[in-house]
Amino acid sequence: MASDLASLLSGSAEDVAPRLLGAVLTRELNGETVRVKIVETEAYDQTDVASHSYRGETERTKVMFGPAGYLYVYFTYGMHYCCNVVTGPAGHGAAVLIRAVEPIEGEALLQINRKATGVNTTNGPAKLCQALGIHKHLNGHDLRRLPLRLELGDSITQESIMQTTRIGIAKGVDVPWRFYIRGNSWVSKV
DNA sequence: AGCGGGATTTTCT
DNA sequence: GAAAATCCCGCTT
Repeated sequence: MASDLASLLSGSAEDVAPRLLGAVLTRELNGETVRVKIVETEAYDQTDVASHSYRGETERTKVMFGPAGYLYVYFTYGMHYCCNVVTGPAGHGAAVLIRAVEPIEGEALLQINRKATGVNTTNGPAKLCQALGIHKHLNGHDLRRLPLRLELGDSITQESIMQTTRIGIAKGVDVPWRFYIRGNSWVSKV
């Protein structure tokens, strides 16, 4: 059982993805502090056809091939950013996509950034990036440091972790690497 | 509640 | 030149 963040992130994306459920992201933005809890994740690995790292290291994916604990931000569909936590080991292209978070502190600022309210504020990978002000310049950011820090949260019981296939992909559709907290209303899709 | 299309640009073929 | 780890809106059941 991993007791600190570094050892938790050192495993494979498949192992790390469920362990990140319940972890807390602290974001410093516009002089305010926002805190959110991770409630939905997906694993992507270089051995997996759905992963950006599948075709090897490129300018876009080099952060995925770096050491664990850094942020991989990618731009997609001409208008959206999504963010991932890079997992170990260095030299292996793998990361965990953050698909949904639950506001803990500073929800008002999230709603202003998103121009939305309720679960619609953060129940999707591009939604939460907009709400938290995560964009290209945070690609490669060290998650041990502000303005965006990742910390361990309260542990989640094994029974409350749901595992399914991933969402929004055309290849690798049968790989069951999506994880979410059972019954949590901020999850993007049940 | 569910389906279909449009937005808009980076990345790789 | 096509596809993309998405979201939103409008239309149909």
